[in-house]
Amino acid sequence: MQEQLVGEDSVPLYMRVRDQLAIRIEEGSLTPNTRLPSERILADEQGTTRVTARLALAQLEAEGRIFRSNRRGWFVSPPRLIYKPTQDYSFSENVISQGRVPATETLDVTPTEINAWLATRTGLAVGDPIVWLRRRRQIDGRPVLVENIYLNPKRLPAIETYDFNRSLWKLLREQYDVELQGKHIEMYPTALVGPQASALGVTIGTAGLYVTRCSHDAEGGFVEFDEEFWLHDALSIQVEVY
Amino acid sequence: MQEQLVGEDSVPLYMRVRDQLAIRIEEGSLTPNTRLPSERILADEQGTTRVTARLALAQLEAEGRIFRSNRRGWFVSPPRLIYKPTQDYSFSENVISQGRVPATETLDVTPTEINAWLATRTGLAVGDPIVWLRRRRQIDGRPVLVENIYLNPKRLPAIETYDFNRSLWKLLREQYDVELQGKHIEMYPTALVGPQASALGVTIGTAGLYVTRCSHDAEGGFVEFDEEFWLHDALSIQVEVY
DNA sequence: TTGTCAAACTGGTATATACCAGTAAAGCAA
DNA sequence: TTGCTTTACTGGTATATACCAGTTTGACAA
Repeated sequence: MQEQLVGEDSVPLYMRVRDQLAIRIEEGSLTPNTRLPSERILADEQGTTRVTARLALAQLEAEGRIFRSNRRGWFVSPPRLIYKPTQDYSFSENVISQGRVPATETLDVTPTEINAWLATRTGLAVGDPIVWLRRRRQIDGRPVLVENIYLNPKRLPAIETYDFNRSLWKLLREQYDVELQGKHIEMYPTALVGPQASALGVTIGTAGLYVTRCSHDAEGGFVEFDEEFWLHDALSIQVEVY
Repeated sequence: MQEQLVGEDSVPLYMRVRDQLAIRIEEGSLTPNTRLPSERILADEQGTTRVTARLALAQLEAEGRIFRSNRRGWFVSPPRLIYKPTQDYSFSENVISQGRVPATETLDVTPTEINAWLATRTGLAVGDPIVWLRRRRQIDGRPVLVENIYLNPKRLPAIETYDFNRSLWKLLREQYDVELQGKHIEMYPTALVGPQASALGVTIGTAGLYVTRCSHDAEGGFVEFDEEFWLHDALSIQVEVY
């Protein structure tokens, strides 16, 4: 039987700091993409230390309410993009339809060969030619995903000569008369590391969502395999089944 | 121009500790559900402090490779359960088919009323009766999700009198002749907080995946609305589209 | 006005330490 | 053997501090 800490002290300090900030975000005094006070200032305001302030910030980050920009500060997360992987073929159109501004950058285009990992996913044989496309996509100027796209050059001759900063889906339809049909989608939460983290300009270990999509054309031939690394707070996935 | 730290020191210490552990997991000297050395021991082994050891552990946790059990220690994550929300109707059958052992606990059954939030999701009116069912589900003895299920008592009379520790899907089919048809699924990564975190026995703020599923019967009538809170490392979602 | 550079500021990483709150094991008593 | 209590151990929370590595800003020079 102890005279234990009660009331406000039954909740850890870092959670109370979290709550303070969460209220400011909900009230609207901190709006999307606004910078939060710096960690040192937060710690002073709350009469605590940076370590504890960082715990509170990490908590809000895990909830998807704030994000950090490397050595620039913490910012309020904008609303999640609604993403319907079974329906949406165009990232740009989807972003625009939700009143946001999309941007796409092609990071790299490399003709290469199918490895064992791709072979099991695409149905092609190890050593078959494949075109590896790497893109970064933004919403309202914030990079939210990087993707590795593997295109079947047998089905899409000279694909590497096109401009990939526009809609890939339109390119396939208009230049190759491909209508994507079957899709196998897989996704799970994980941490962003290595080239993905640096391409998105986030700290190694930032929470992300990993999505792969394997598409076939109407005849069932393999067209493209897509591997997407999203910031975990940037999207909400919706699937309709009938 | 500085004589800068090179080689191993260009990688942060906590990442090197992470790598050490990751190797031990990949090699198989640390197998799923094995306890890792305690934070203090890890710190000693690596010649560093608990704070840094915890950074390394948090990194692996974010990647979904290890998980923690409150004040018991850190453990190697078992493989993710493959979950096909568009096809799977039975959690238990799905778990068994992947060679694992499922368990379901009913936490609570409460007849209540539709609130504004549920009204927009179910299509029912505020104040309509609804049965609120709360369950926890395990894989191989580890709680991996809690769910709030809202059942339509108009479509499912006396539903609250049944045993919910078995398959809900079978119950609906056998007792009410309901074949679930249309589904609207929504999901996004977030942190587990409040009752969800405590029901799963995890620290507040643990990464999770939030999934909602609204099901209708063949005639389009609302049957049930399901809200699931998963541990982020426990599942991989697969969707097939044709 | 423009460009450059230094200073101030930001988060990132790290050490050292302390006490609290649950868990689990050891030891002891019935 | 059984049940209880003590003890050791675990992660959880917190303070105080320091230096590093990029970003941003402001002063100053051209």
